[in-house]
Amino acid sequence: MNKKQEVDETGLVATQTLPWDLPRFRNWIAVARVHQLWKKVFGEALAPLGIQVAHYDVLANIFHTPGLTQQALAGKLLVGRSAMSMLLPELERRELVERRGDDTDRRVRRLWLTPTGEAMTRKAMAIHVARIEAMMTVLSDAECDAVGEMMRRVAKALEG
Amino acid sequence: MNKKQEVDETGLVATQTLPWDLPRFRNWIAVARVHQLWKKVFGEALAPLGIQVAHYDVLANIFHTPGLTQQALAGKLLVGRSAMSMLLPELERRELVERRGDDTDRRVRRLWLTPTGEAMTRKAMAIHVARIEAMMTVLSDAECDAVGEMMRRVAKALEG
DNA sequence: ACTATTATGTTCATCCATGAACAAAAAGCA
DNA sequence: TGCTTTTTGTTCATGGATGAACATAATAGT
Repeated sequence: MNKKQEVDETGLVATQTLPWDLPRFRNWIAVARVHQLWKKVFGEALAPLGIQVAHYDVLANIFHTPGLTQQALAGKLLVGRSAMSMLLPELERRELVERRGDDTDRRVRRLWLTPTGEAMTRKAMAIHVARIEAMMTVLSDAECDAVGEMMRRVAKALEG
Repeated sequence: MNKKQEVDETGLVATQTLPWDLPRFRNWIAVARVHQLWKKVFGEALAPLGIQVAHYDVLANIFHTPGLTQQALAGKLLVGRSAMSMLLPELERRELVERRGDDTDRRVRRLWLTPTGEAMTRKAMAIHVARIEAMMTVLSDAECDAVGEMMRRVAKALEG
């Protein structure tokens, strides 16, 4: 039985298509579930380094784009600016990240990795890569690329 | 240039494969990004009903499996038991959910939707389905199924 | 140049989720 | 039966993220 059937007050049978009946729904649930599982697994893999996923995301982005501003970083991470104001002092205290003002715009604070921070980031990235490779071995290269391409298409649709 | 090259203290060139060089990595990032975007979009779509995504997840699961226990629900949502202890009193206060003890095991509290809760859940599910359909229109049915199948494979790998 | 608007980052109250410690009930075991 | 272990749910201190209100700096408009 694919639909829940109910008798409404008029005596007519009302049907509603339930989410679980729809392939698109079930397929999306699979995506969501994998992402959720991944966050758990990756968080545990990162624990030995003494950093958390949120910290790693920051470090990896500064590694990738040294000198970016706090706002740009928040944008990449899809979080609010205040989240960076809360996180970065901790990373600065641990001397993983350095914040330097911009000469031509004294509002912005540009972000750089310290040598310690870069070393930490490299270690974490190695873990990251290894875990992703392990997780994705159940997909062929072509399948993996196909997923990526489709997800980029969906992301574009969501943003627009 | 695909690798960062660095000269280490021995004078040898050390290379590290960077995450962004790897297709598997970039493809996974696309998955993560879509999920993150989705959560934002869905949260906003749910706001008019006055409930949050976490509430909806609870309601939809009780709808799908009436009478399930708090622990079973936490398991499905991949959260800790305490999260349910925090969320459910609020849903009970709003008379969307009812908790009833089990006769044969007085530890457990089984969860049921009130008529109000079921009506709310149906509305929310309609929004859910509509949004997912909208998001997924950029994929053909076959593509969408393929994504779902692959993600279920990956989830299995992550769980094992 | 002067004012109004916009942009960047910080602070604060609040909300969720966590995990450890706990209480109560059930199950296992002698 | 009586004792220990396991299971279920709650409480509490903690941490991360939010968004509104704010301060400061840059830009636009006149």
